[in-house]
Amino acid sequence: MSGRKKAPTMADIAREAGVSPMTVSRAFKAESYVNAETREAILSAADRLGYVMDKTAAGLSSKKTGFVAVTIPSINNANFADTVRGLTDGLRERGLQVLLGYTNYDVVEEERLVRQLLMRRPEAIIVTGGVHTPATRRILEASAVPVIETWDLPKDPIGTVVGFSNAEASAQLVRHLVETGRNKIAFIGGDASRDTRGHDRRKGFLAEMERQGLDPTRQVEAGQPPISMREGARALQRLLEQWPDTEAVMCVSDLAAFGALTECQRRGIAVPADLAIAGFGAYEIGEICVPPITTVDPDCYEIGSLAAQVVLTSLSQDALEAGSPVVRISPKLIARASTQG
Amino acid sequence: MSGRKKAPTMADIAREAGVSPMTVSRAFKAESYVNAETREAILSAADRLGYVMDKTAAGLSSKKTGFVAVTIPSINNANFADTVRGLTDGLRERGLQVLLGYTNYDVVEEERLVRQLLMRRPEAIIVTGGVHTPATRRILEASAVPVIETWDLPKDPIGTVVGFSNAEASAQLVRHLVETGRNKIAFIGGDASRDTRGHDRRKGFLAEMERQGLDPTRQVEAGQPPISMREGARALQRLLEQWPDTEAVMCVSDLAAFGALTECQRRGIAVPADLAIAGFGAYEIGEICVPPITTVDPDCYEIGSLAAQVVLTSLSQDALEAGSPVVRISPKLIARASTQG
DNA sequence: TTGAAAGCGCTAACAA
DNA sequence: TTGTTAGCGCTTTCAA
Repeated sequence: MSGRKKAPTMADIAREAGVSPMTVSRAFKAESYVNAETREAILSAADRLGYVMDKTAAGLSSKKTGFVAVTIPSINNANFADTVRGLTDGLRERGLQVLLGYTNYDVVEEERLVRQLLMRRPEAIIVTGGVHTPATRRILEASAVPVIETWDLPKDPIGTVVGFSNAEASAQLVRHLVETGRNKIAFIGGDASRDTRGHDRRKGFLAEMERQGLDPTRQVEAGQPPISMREGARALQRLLEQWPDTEAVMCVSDLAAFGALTECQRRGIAVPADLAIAGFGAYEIGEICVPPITTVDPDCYEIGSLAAQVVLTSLSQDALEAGSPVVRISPKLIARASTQG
Repeated sequence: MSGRKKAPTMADIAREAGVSPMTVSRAFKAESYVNAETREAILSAADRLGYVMDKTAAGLSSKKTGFVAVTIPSINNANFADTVRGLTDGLRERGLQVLLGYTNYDVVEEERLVRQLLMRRPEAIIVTGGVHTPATRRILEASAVPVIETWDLPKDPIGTVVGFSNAEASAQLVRHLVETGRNKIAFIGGDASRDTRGHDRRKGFLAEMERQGLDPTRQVEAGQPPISMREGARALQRLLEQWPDTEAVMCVSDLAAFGALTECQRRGIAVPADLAIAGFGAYEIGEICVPPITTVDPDCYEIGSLAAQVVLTSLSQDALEAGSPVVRISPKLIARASTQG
């Protein structure tokens, strides 16, 4: 069983190695000037005693905690996972560590989490989305660290933004369905609020349908976001009960779209001949299932990469508040068999 | 843009409210005795100045950092997500926050991560699996905090264990396939090493096949774990090239199993009539796809819940090193249409 | 290249 | 109920 003893400190190492604590401190910083032999002696003493530096103490003193706080809605989502990978990869080279929290798609939980994370003094904080409680907003604005909002294009950003227009991406999908000959197009998504990106996709659907002179009323609300495959399947049932002549359905995510597809399989509805299906997010499942599902790829990894760059920039040049505070991504449509052929 | 000013401290609040810093400190602890009016004045002063307590300083002084470190292999996995939910829910009520890191199924990355997390002085650390680099092991053993290994039953645990036998779960699946009349059974999983839980499942397959007097050589290695749906599909191709008369295939996870299922759909192989398919993990996809896939449910949330309880116990009774250091879960077989009917 | 002194922001322990 | 003192483990700053 792991012990309950107290951890050795720099002072212990210093004593063991016969130097001052300050020299120990230097020995652990790669760039600082320490006699090679002295350093070796110190590191070996540290190893002998099982020393692990206390970064909270280091941070208190140096004002550099060496970590960046990141909040994502869910820890079970390939899209956000890719963004976090992009962040981790981008920050690692500068020695910054990512500390992760998840909000469960809940702005109140987000407020709790942001408060907690800020208390640990991250060097920057990256949040998903541009909708927060008023308190979260205030806290973030008052905080002394760079704030980056991702996955969205908030009208009134707190700090920097790395995102895309979910509404425009939806509109792209509508146009694709119209171009492939469908007019009676439906939308399946979660209830309003909560998942604001999903909400924006719905709004984008509505706006583009009207622009195309089509009827935008075929909409199903499938429950609390994030809606799952199961909810996608159930939503398709409801959709076909109410509007049996629907020609195409676009779903708030590939997961819901796949659920809808399975429902078609169970009912013997041919996709895309009887019904076209489109999703969102370029999840693996949409590529592998039969038939593969048309989707939109927002380039999630790139969002993380760019956010990491923004962090590094803000951290280096203190004064020059970098050029544009909005880094805009362009999601790409991926047309597959579920809507054509 | 968020500011670059320095954050107010307790001393600032104390001055503003006309009390001592110590009183401010007490005002923020719910249980401590502070005059109601004084507390109100302090909290309002704090609010006015946008004060956010520095928990790193608090932890340095009190030796209680208020967080628990958790490492998982992937942030895109429903199973681990459920475990983390169980942990978060169980620890929240005691005011402990979960700080998450992911290892990418890589023990070297795990070592890096564990080192980093330990430098921030968590009150406990929870890792996935029982296989680590020697250095990771040493560091964890030397650390002054409770260590919990999950999702596995390591032979030589570092601290406490909350897990199950992946091999035995596999064996269960083999028996199910034999009982439903299959003899020519194959296994699809990742290459050895890396994902040790997957490796154990493979070993369990092999052992039980031999126990049943069946030929265990039908095994496909599908690449670096975690293997995806796509790799599951490709593995099925290879399997059928080499052993076209295979009657059943069990996959290291439901995701791989679903990939295999899609390959059957593309080739016109009837499941389960021509080929039975089983997975692992009770992912949503196995329940919703057509036909639904037989699987094993390890009760991931429960693993997290129990681990949280272990943490709380270790943290309260310092001396009494709780009863058994191994909490053993029993995964349940879920038989579905992909192997029967 | 090394060391000494001071202090980061907070809380434990004691005193009033 | 409130305040004072000391110090958590490290780094900054200055001096040697």
